[in-house]
Amino acid sequence: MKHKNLFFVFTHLILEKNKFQLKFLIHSSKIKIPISMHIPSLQKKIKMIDTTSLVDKVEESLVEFLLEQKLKVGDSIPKELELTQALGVSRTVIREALLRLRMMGLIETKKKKGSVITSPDLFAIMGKSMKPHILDLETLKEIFEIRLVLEIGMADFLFQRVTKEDIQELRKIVAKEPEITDQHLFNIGHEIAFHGKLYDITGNETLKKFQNMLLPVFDYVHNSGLLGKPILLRKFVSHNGLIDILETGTPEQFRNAMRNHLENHFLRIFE
Amino acid sequence: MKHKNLFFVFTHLILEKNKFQLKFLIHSSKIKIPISMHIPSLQKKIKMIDTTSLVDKVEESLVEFLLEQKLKVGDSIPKELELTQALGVSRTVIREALLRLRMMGLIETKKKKGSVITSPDLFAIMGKSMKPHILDLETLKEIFEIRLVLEIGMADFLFQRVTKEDIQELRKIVAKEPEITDQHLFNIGHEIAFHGKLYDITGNETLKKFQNMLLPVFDYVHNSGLLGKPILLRKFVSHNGLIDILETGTPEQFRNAMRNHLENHFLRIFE
DNA sequence: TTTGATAATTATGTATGACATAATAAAATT
DNA sequence: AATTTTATTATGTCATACATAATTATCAAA
Repeated sequence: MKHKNLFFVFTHLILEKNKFQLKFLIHSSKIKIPISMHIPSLQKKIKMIDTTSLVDKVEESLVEFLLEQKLKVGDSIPKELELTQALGVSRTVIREALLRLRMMGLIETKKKKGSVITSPDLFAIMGKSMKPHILDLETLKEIFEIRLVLEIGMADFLFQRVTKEDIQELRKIVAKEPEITDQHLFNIGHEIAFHGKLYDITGNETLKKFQNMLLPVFDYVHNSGLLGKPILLRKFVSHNGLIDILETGTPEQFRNAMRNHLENHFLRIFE
Repeated sequence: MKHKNLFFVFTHLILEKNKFQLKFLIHSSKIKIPISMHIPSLQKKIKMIDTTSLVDKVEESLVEFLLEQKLKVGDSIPKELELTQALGVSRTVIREALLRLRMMGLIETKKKKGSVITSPDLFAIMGKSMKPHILDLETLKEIFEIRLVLEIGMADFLFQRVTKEDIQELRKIVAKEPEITDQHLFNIGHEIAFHGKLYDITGNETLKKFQNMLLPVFDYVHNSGLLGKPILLRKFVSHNGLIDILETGTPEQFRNAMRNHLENHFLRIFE
C-alpha cells in the first residue's frame, strides 16, 4: 500500500499541471467571433461552429493526454474519479469518454484495476461495423475491388516467406476441392481455404485480419446481384497452377497468374 | 401531431413482440452447466463463460434488431426511454450501448430527434485509433507492407479508369518535383501528391480512404528506425516512367514497374 | 392567410448519489 | 507457510433530477 503505484503520483501531478489548460479547452466553446472580419477567414471560422459536446472535448483531452505522456502498452491511466476531479466534469461524461477510447481499442478496463493502455486491434474495431446489409452499395463494390487488389499485390511477400510446408498444405487444400464442375467453380468454402492460406503465407497478420473482415462482404457482393453482370463460369488459371508458379516461378509470373485467376471477377466489374 | 411517424408505431410493435426474446437473451447468462458431460463438449461450453456485461448484451440485441428490421439509412430507432422499457435495463446501459453503435458509425443521434441509421464510414472509425505511437511495432511494419501491396495490386483499376486529364495532372505533379537529388529522393510531400493521385484514379473511394489512413503510419515507419536497414537512395523506375507506362503500356507492365519503383522499400523489409 | 415571434414539448446531454460486483490486498486462521 | 476470510477499491449498473437544443404548437401582428 505504501508504494502504491508510482504512476499514480506521476499522472496526478500531470493532471494538476494541466488542469487549467484542460478546463480552458473544455470551456472555450463559446468564444465570441468578431462581427466584422474578412469573409474567407470568417467562413473558416463559421464552419468551425462548435457543436461538440462535453464528452467530445473530454475524449479529445484524454487522447491527447495519452499521446503527450507517451504512455506505453500496459501503463494504467487515472481512475474515473480522479479524472472527474482533474477535469471538473461528472463521472457520466468521463465514463462515456473512456468508453469511446475503449471502443477505439486504445484502452482496456478491468474492475478494480482501472484502465490500461492497449495496442488497438484495428480490424477488430472496424469489423464490428462491417455489416454488408448496412453498408451502401458503392462501398460494398469498392471492398470487392480491394480484395482483388490485395491478392495481386501480395505476390512478393508470398515468395519471400513461403516454405515447403506451405506448398504442401496448399496442395492438400486443392486436393480436397471437388472435380472441376461448373457448379463448383466457385465454392466459397474452398476459395476461402485456398486464398486464406495464401494470406497466411504472407506472414502479415494485419493483412490477414483485413482479409478476414473483407471476406463476408466479398461473398455478399459476389452472390447478391449487386454487380450487374452474371457470375461467369469460364475457367482460367487454376489453384494448382498458382501453386506451381509459387513453387518454381517468380513474383512477376505469380501476379499475372493471379490476375488471370481472378479474371471472372474482373469481368464482372469492368464493361 | 396526428400522423406523428408511422415508424414509431412500427418499431413499438416490434419491440413488444420481441420483448420476451430480448429479455431472455439478456438474462440467459447464468445458465447452469450440467456437471458431468463429455469433455470436448464441456470445453466448448467452458470457454463460453459469459464475461460479457449487460451493455454487451444490449449492444448485441440492438445490432441484431437493426439488421432484423432491415432498417435503412435515415430510419429512426426507438427512443432511449422506449428501449429501457423494452429491454428492462437502465437508461445508463442503453446509452452506453447506443454510444457504441454511434462509434461504429451505425447510427447518429441528435437532440430531440433521437437516433437514426447511418451508413458507417469504415475508415473514419478506424482512423481514430490509427495512432502510430500506440500501435505495436509488428502492426506498424505490417501496415507498411500493406501499402506496398496495394500500390502494386491496383494496376488494373488504374488502366481501366485513367483519363487523359489524369495523365496530364500526374505530369504536372511530377514537374513540380525537385530535380533528382539524393536528398529529395524521398520527399514525403511529393510522394503523397503523386501516389495519392494514383489512388484517386482508381475511382475507389474506400481504397483512397484506406490509403489516407495508412499514410501517416507509413511515413512514421519509414522515418523512425523501425526497419533495421537504412533508407536506401538507389533510384529505380521514376514517377515519369510510371506515367509513361500508364499512358501507353499494360497493367502487367505497370505492376512490374511499380514493384521496381518501390524497390527501396522492399529492400528495407527483406533480408 | 401568411409571417414572425413566443411558449410548450420532447429527447438527448449532464450531474449526482447510491449500491452491486469483481478483483485485489490485507488480515486471520489453520 | 499456506489457505481461507475479510476489507478495500474501482468499475458496472441503477435511479432521479435537471439542462439544453430542436421541434412543434400557439398566438399576435401585418
